Amino acid sequence: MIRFRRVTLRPLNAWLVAQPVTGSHRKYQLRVWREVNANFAALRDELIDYAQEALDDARARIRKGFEDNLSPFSDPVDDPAAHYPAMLNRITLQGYLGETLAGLAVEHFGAFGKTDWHVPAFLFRFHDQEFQHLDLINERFLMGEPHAPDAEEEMRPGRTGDDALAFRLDAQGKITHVLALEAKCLATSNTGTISDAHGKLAAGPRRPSGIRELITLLSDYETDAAQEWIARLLELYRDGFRTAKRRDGLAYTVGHWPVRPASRVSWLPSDAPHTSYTADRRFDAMEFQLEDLKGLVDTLYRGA
DNA sequence: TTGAGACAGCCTAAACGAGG
DNA sequence: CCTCGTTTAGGCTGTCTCAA
Repeated sequence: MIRFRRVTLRPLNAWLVAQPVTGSHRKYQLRVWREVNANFAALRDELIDYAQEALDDARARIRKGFEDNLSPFSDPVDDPAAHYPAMLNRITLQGYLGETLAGLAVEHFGAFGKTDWHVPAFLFRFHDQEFQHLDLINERFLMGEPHAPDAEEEMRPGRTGDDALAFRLDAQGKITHVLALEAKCLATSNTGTISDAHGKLAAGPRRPSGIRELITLLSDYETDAAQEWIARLLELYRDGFRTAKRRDGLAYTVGHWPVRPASRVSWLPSDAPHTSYTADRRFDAMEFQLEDLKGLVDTLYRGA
């Protein structure tokens, strides 16, 4: 565990307002939240802190090669993480937002009727392609060259692997539940993307690949909390995954909500998972409908 | 050994179809 | 006939497989 921030629930619930959803399925549940942008100001600062803390590990990773005191790059002016993530392509930032909201929802709203889910770390540091891209961006700044972050040619592929993982523990601290979260964040809803997300979750193994990445990541931290998590994740990786319960979660963030028919509340199906979901696990679908997606990305990641 | 081609992951944008 | 929603094609890079 290397992240601890929470936002206060009252402003959060006023900003993301839960919508009533009908539908009863044995293993599938949909929840929908709709943004009330007018209520964002009260949450703004907290949410920025939350989103930035999620990226702290990636920043530390970027800086790691420059820690040597003899390095001429140790001057903060040349901070290799200075443009992270603000100068990355908007689509990348949207992806980060989606993953962050997935974690935020699980930590604040709960899932499967439980509110004791833990997200020990986010996996942003494994986005190698953007790290390499960042080198190029930094070079441009050093050379005084222009950089247009949202130009099409600045787009980079997404990261492979799990978008986020959450866990529940028993009284002894042993991991009892693993929640694999797939996150999507689109300006406009896309059924193909919904289908893909369901398919990817269904294909997920009982032991998600992200567990190994989490262990690797946490190994960089010497705090007790990090070490405790390494121990329980190692146990899960070696043997615990056989008995721990695996759950699936989809966090679908969209920049608008359905207009027609008037009765329609969500883009995601409400009664049963999409047909491309072929697994038989408990599945928690979360949909976030934003009034101002672009503005949120700018606020959280570009200091606008 | 090189190279084409498919894939994976992130989405957007244009084209299409159906309903009011 | 216009608008909204769905489908399809496309762009980015790195990796991997199969073929010449």
